Amino acid sequence: MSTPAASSIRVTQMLLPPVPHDPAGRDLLARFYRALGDPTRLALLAFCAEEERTGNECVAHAGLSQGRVSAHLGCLVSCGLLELRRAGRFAHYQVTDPRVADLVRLGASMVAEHAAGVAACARVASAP
Amino acid sequence: MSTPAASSIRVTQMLLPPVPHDPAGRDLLARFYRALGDPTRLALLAFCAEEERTGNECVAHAGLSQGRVSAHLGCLVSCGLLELRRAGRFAHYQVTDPRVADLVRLGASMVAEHAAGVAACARVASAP
DNA sequence: GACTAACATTCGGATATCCAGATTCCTTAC
DNA sequence: GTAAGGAATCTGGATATCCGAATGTTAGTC
Repeated sequence: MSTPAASSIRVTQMLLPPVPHDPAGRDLLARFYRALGDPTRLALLAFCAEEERTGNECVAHAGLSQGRVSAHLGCLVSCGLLELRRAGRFAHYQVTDPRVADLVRLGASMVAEHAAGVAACARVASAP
Repeated sequence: MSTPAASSIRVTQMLLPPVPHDPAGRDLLARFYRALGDPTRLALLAFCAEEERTGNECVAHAGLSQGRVSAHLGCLVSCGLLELRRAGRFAHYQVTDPRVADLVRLGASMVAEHAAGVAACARVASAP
């Protein structure tokens, strides 16, 4: 009958919500979601999920200044949402982690059912 | 060979990343992720995922002012992350949608592998 | 070595979000 | 009806994030 002790540990990890109990861990997780919380970064993720893209291609697609796009891409790479491959003076970006698509799919699925609420949700302070 | 036309439509929807193509849709999705991008709201989600909680219990658990916690809870309810049940003058909050746990699980899984990068990621502008 | 191209980083200003405290609204108890 | 408690909203200030523009850095070209 194999290893019951290890089994029960695994079940506990599956059932409890994996929100960290320590403030530092929660802050880290919140920072990760904020990396997804910008429409420009979402557009870049979708663009680089289709196929590998260079920095210039991303700048042209985003329609923002080159410096801003570079910072957005750096944020996505740093958070593990985008992979960077350097070739000479070119930087190639691509989404390879399947969890990124899962995250976006889940978010889009919930937004589809609560679009009005999300649009109306003033994060904490209303318009002055 | 059943219905090839309907089949191909469904496959297309599955393969393409569900990031909306229109700016308004991307903005909505970004707003949804920002609802997850606050450590206080993550703590409240975890708290209300264990069992149903009243507003006062949430205030005591969060350790913030009552008004702020009420706004955070309102944001979570509005975005579909938390369910609200009213009973007399009490408000009962609970997480029932399994997609919330999936979202948090995915995020925590990726943060576990890129903790240093997430911590170092200055969203766009560095510290002055 | 000098020059250009592709990225990355820094600089100031505008906007969004967060916070505590005070006020207001609604429901229940007396 | 009046008072009290739970919850939602408003006010004003601090911080974080976003932006374009300018400047730095590195790799290829001549």
